[in-house]
Amino acid sequence: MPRVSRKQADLNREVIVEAATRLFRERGLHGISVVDVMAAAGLTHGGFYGHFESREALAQEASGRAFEQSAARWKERIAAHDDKDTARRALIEPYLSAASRDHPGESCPVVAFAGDMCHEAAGSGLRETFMDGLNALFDTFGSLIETGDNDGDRQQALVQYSLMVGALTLARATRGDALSDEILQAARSFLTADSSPLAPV
Amino acid sequence: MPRVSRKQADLNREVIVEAATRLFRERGLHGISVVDVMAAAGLTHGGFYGHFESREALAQEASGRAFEQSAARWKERIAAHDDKDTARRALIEPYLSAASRDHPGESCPVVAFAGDMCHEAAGSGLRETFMDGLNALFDTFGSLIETGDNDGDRQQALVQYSLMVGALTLARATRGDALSDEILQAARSFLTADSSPLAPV
DNA sequence: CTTGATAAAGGTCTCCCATCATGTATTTTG
DNA sequence: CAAAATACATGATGGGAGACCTTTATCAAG
Repeated sequence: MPRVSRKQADLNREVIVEAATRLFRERGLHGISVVDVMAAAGLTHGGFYGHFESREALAQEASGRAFEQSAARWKERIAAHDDKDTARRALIEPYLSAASRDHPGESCPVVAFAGDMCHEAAGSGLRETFMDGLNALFDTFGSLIETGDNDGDRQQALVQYSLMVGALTLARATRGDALSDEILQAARSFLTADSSPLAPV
Repeated sequence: MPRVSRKQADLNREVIVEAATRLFRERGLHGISVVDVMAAAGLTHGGFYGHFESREALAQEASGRAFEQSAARWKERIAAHDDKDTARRALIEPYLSAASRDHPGESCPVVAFAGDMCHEAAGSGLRETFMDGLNALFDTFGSLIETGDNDGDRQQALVQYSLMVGALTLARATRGDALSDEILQAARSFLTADSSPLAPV
């Protein structure tokens, strides 16, 4: 059976990365094995090390891919609106939706990986990938907040994004309980309410 | 060497739980082994199953303990202030400090376990322990927000707590980078600024 | 003080995982 | 079309973790 055309081999590699991108977000960076990924890609574990240096190398590529996909989706959505504040809401609404909570495999990699990053070694390549991806998403989000006060805008972006991450994380952790929906609802209506700009307590 | 007095055995059990309470928060619910816990308690793995039904039973007891400790600390701090808003700030300041970020072993169990809870099975005892602990902490925090508008207070509590969790999670994930301090600072000054009540965007 | 009870040590068993080695059929190349 | 290369499958290896068991030295009851 083995030995497949070069084109098919490249496609297989792509399928593996795509499966990993989803699985790592669903079950965490330590929640899946090489066998799991290969099986999800419709292959056996044998050919894995022909495609990737190590499990960690795949994790890095897959998480990088997840960040790229998220950034691309955000930029699409932003481009679809000419008003920045409308665009900001157009990002927040789906981000804090039940669908987003229930499908971590296709959702924000920051939320998916933040918990694991806390236990990741300092010099780890995974950490670098995470930092790069987070900064990119963060800059994209921050570009939507412009009140003239640069320092204030920066703080606004940090606060709003932290709230989005915290709310989605808690909503996932409490999934199945009424509290989960309540958290999403509260954060959503807070972040998309009309009385701009966001005032402190 | 083996066989220790009943009193000493009880004390040993206590030391094990205490070590586990710290270690699970530091390295996550799947980041440590029974050997690690026992070693941290100054024992070998042999006696473990004399004290606990299973590794999971210890995880449940240890995480429950972490929630109890946090709730107790919060209540102490609240009792030290007669003004609710002052008390609220007295909780937030240390929660969003560099010390809290750098010592997860003695810090908020919600942040420590939320990531793992996302992958935990629905009926798991760990999930129940988490939900109970979260609700307790949440009620305690919510009792500090009273503007007369009950629904608004509830939303305020949900939003503020989600922000605290998100900011601390992101600060830990980005530890070592300047962004980490920036996030803590932004969330802290947002939540403790003077113009109450918290207005939406 | 003797003797049964027992806490902890240390080891074994089994399972799972990352990685590596070999086989094999198909593609690719000349 | 023949020979070389190789992508994948199957299976092996080694390490780590949890469950459990036996031994041993000490405590505690009589």
